Amino acid sequence: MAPRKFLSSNNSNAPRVIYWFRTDLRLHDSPALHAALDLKPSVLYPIWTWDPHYVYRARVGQNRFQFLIDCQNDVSSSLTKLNPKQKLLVIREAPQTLIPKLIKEWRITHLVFEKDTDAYARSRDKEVINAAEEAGVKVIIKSGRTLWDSDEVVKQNGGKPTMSMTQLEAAGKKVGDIANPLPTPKKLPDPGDTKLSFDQNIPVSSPDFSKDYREGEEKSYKYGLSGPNKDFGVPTLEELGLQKATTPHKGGESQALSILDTVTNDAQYTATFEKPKTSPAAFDPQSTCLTSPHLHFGSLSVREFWWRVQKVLDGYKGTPSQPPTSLHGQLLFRDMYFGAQAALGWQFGQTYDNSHCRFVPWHLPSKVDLKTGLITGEYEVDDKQAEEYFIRWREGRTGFPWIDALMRQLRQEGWIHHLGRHSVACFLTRGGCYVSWERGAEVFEELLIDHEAACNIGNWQWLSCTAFFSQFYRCYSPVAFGQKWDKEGNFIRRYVPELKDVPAKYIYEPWKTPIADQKKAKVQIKGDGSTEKDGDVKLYPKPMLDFNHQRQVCIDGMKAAYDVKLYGNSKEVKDGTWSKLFDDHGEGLTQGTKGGPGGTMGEHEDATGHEEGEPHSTKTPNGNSSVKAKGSGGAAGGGKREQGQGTLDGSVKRMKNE
DNA sequence: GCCCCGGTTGGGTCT
DNA sequence: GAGACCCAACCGGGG
Repeated sequence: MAPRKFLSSNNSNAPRVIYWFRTDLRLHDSPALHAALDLKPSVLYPIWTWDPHYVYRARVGQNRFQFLIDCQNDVSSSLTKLNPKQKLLVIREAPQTLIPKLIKEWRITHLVFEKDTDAYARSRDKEVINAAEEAGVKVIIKSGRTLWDSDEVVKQNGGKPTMSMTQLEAAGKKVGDIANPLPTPKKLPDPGDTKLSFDQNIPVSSPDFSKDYREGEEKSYKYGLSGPNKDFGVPTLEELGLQKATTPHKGGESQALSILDTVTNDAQYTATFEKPKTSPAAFDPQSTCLTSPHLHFGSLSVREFWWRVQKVLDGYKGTPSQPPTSLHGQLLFRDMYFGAQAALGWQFGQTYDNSHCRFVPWHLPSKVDLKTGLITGEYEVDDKQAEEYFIRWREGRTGFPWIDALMRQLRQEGWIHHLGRHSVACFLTRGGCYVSWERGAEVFEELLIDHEAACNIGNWQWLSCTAFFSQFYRCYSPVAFGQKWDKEGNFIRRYVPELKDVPAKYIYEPWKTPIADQKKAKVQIKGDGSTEKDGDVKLYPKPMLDFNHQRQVCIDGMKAAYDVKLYGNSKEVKDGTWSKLFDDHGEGLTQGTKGGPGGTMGEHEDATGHEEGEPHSTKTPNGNSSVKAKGSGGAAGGGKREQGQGTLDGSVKRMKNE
């Protein structure tokens, strides 16, 4: 970070400042924005760099893009309200190349932005900072995304990732008090001349991991730096070639602050909130306040949230709930995951080479680029059955209505309740399909409007019992857990409409519905869900697996994996000899040597030239192939996503032909 | 090193 | 319907 030398205000060369908006799309409580205004700039350029990484490589479905666009429009109109000459300047180019050119063109003296500890953001920002400093520009970076600066938290945790609430709370205490929110600025300086005389760097659009969500031509970089209207306007989904968003949830700081008002005006709700007691089956309205996407985009400050809740607690006469289940507890968990990610970097988002992620020989393991040590976005199909489980899980046609309703709500609305996420994540990994948590994390990354890399990765590790949590014998039932919350199955009737007239007695287990009742409900329980109708009769699939049997298979597998005590960075995981440590040599669950990182190396060597000397070179003898997940770029927010080869469709076709 | 306890959110059975 | 207890047994943290 650059030394923070402030120029004196009587300097005739008053600061010319770029304020770079990122995951801080708000004007309230923004330490970085205050730092920019404290410079008393003569001109202030509020910019957003339309980063091709976000457009093509990160997996962002149309719902999250829409939420981002909402946030950008809202912040832009707030800027205009403070100064009619101001607005958000959205510039279509990667920041690494764009910002150095802007510095020159606009004679910039200071670059100011909020710290981002995500793995990609760190590498991107390093390049930008270096280029800016080389150009003689002061770079000012302020922490503002979390309760405490995540790097400070890590430092106070002995340089280690925060892997428990105890560690986070102890480290946070040492860092100091949670900062009080800063007020929204009352005025803004003018922007300078926005003329751009340089050429636009057109990014490489391939691989395009959002391509499955596009219906029209992707035109993000087609109209030059300032967009189709030459006005630096916020892009539209049409410009991105994306399908229309289906989420009912709206982005923007105004929306976020209004939700916060509603929540904190209800002192009883705010003070006695206990997450495990909120229902995952509630909809319209849901049982929680849906601030998570606003925290992700920064349209809501987490410290504003903290202190507004504290104010309610201060005035509350009854017995308030406590962390970790209280509202404060939820915010603390977020900081815990940020503290884990800040310490571990790219490796946090994958099993391979992750010192804090337990090795389990899951099905469909990620492929690894041995040069970088990072996962590539492709995965190994070690088992055809597991691949089918995964596809049916992702598409919401497992034959378990509770799971399918949640997965369909996720796809439509971009949000499901935390406990719903627990249900589907447990089912995919340790409590059903025995598929790698990295596959599930990638699907969530695509579909969630509140996708926060640190929290998503952390929660998937939690649920799969590979980090943070280890009681794998506590397993969610795809039938009983939903029933506990919603006896009548109204949630299922809403999101799996083909079952809407099935009697409550069978709604969680429709395969038990007598034929006469199926006829009355105008649905037939048949097939695998790939066909919606048989003539005029709606179809809903039979369950794709015997849950009670699979639960035992998974628990036995987890026990074996815990017994061998391997982590992602263990020698045996990295050199592929891990399978020797399992009684069945990994033959049982993993179908032999094809599973796990060791199994991926053989395939990978072909691509990277590491032909010889690598142990455990393994081909796929029965013709299974490596595939890239649909719309996936890998890495659960972690990997570099540079390699993209086969397609899922290809693999499905191959499977059908066999 | 050992023991004990607690761990945001399990399920099933019994009283 | 709520609460106690068991199931089989994980980890980390504190004494």
